[in-house]
Amino acid sequence: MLAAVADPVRWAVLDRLTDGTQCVCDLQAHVPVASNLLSYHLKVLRDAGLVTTARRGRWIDYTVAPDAAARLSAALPTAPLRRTVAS
Amino acid sequence: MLAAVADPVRWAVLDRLTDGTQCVCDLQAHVPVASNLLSYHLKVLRDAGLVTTARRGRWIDYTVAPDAAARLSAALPTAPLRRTVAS
DNA sequence: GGTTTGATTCGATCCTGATTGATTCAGCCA
DNA sequence: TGGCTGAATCAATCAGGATCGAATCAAACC
Repeated sequence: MLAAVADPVRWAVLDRLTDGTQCVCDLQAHVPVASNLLSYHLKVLRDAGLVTTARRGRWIDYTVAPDAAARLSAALPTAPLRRTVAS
Repeated sequence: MLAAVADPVRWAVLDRLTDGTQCVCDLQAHVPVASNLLSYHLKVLRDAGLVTTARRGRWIDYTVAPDAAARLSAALPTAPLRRTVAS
């Protein structure tokens, strides 16, 4: 899961999704990669459980998974951070 | 920096260092990789600023950098997590 | 049905980074 | 000084994942 975040493209996607739900076309406007490549990275994020999808007519909306923050923090190895976030 | 953590070997090293300062020989006893490979991963962690070193006679002690947790949290893209940890 | 648009999948290539073995460096001890 | 040990570095290999181009799928509109 950390590897899923440790990629510039996917980081940008997540950072963008942080502002709220976005359709793929919207993400494409802000993350300058080919559409099929974006689709690939979205799949990686999906497989990591960091984002969820919902089809809306012709479009597909992506949202940051509700427990993404908690799961990411749990994945970090440093104890101080774990103590800060875990609760 | 996230890429530095997103590797099983380096994750194990950081997790081990979480318990306190360790010399390389000690790490080697708990992380089953070749010594030169361990040295390589330690260099990656050093370059990422996640660990610090201190020579003690023939040995070199590794410690998690004091600001590692803060810097890692800052590197995560999800806003909720940033809010939780930042302060 | 046929076409268009949004999005994914497939196959092939390229490239970064992990791993390996051997070498080199730094400090201790006889 | 010479030999030994802990640790880092170097050059080369290899694998996994990112990237690209083309094809495919799904829904909407005509």
